[in-house]
Amino acid sequence: MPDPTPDLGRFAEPSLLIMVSLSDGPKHGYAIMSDVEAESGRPLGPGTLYAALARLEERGLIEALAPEDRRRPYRLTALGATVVREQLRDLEAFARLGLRRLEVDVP
Amino acid sequence: MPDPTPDLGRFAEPSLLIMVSLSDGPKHGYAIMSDVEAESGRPLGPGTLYAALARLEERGLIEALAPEDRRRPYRLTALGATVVREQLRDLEAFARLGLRRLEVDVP
DNA sequence: TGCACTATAGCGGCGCGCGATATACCGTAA
DNA sequence: TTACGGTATATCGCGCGCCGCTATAGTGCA
Repeated sequence: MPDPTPDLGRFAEPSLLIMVSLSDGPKHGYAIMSDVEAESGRPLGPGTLYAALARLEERGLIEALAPEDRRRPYRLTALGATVVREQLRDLEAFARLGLRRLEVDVP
Repeated sequence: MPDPTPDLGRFAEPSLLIMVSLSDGPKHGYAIMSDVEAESGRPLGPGTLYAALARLEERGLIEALAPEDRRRPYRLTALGATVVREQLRDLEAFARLGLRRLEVDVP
């Protein structure tokens, strides 16, 4: 037992966190960082963030908009929105299932 | 855009899938494989599974029971149960948030 | 000057995904 | 009975994607 208080903090993938953040409307990288940290509690380093953004764009799930100032905003593509919706539905169903199972043993 | 139908199938971590499967009651590795595949749709190779089991045990989230036959059953520890519950709560809240956000744009 | 924004670059390493392997058990056909 | 093939069950090993961290750099505002 190397770590008595195991991290395990990743309840969801950074990519999903990012896409959910973008569900709100277009945002630039730095704003996503703050947003994600605000809603999920866990900060997301720049390395993780921008790398994930690049991957998501490459896969056609998000797209870059015209840079304003020094900000490079992104928004969800139609495909991206569909994918997020599906993922979230599955995720919610999964979470419910798990919670139901737990309640059986722990009344 | 290298892949028009991106994989992205991982809506949740294998470790969490496993722990939720164990929320049902103790199971041995092979049974977890089937269970996870049944509820999440995605099959989980033996490599992924047993490696994850080892990590989870090492972190005190699950524990091995006395082997019956050739089966090596595991069950959630108290810590594990607590962690899963927290994770699932967060996950559900997060999924809801995301879905709410999506509904705003797509009426 | 210095602190808040904003983005890029590099690197080490964990954990995932996949496939190959071993072995014990069970049912069935020869 | 023997032989055989399929199911159940677990282990090993490898490549690599992605994460997490840190350092760097430029702009603008107090």
